Amino acid sequence: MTAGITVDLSDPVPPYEQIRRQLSSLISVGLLEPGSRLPTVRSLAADLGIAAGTVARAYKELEQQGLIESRRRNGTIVVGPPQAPDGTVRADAAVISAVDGLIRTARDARVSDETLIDLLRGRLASKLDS
Amino acid sequence: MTAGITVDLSDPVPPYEQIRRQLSSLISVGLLEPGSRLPTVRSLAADLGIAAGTVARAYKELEQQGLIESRRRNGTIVVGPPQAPDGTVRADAAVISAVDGLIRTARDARVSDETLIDLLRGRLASKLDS
DNA sequence: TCTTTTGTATCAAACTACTGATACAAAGCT
DNA sequence: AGCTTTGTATCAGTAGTTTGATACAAAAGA
Repeated sequence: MTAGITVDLSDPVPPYEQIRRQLSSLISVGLLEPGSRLPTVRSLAADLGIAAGTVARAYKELEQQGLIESRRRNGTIVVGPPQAPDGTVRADAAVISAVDGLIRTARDARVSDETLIDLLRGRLASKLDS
Repeated sequence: MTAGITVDLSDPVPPYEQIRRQLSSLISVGLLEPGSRLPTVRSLAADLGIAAGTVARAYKELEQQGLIESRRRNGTIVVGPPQAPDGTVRADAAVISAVDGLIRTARDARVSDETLIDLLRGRLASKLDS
């Protein structure tokens, strides 16, 4: 499954950006812990059925973002989430279970996945303040 | 403000898709009620500083999606949320409150908005089955 | 009927992105 | 040292998107 990364070629969002986003969220949320090794650009590209350069671009941007780090022969490892300055432990188990609960609720209500994402985006935009 | 629509040219997501998403979420969430008139393609394009054809494409896709409808001279109006087939009244109250709860949880955990969307997208993709 | 407004369609040019291939650079392993 | 793995870089070809312009179609209003 290569960490559950997926790419939708019919999505207007370019593949390298889809990969970058998914890895970014996995790291930020703690599902990929610091020290974890990411799949090699070639193997991930092969699994996804895309070109290696596309995966390489996603990795490059993630490295510039400070989320991952490239040792040459050692592959690419997770450095850590951008936040989590001290002992906050990035305790996002609650967030993950809330997301899963939302997915269940949405599917019970026959709300499509895309609509659900749009809905979340809309609610976020209307709550700029805390 | 033209309904608060914004476009970020530095975003890898193409502008027509940014517009489509924002309008889709505004409609799905009820902030644009059925019957509302959208700005004309020319005026919205002018306000955003982009070409009319780009806005037209967003409108076209929204119409194919069933969210809006084009009267020729009357402009473009909101038809309604995609679901709500019969009397279900688009009963997404549960979904909306679940979304709001998720947002609260995420912000308590200091998870950024973009990360939250990425996380939801990742969890949806990894749950193709029910 | 004529004019105006609005959505739709088309076109070529420019730009970006993805691909597939190839080559190179770094670093661990034998 | 030599080999292998891995990330990085480059290239030409293809495809998708935006732009700016233009033209057309439909429909309301004078």
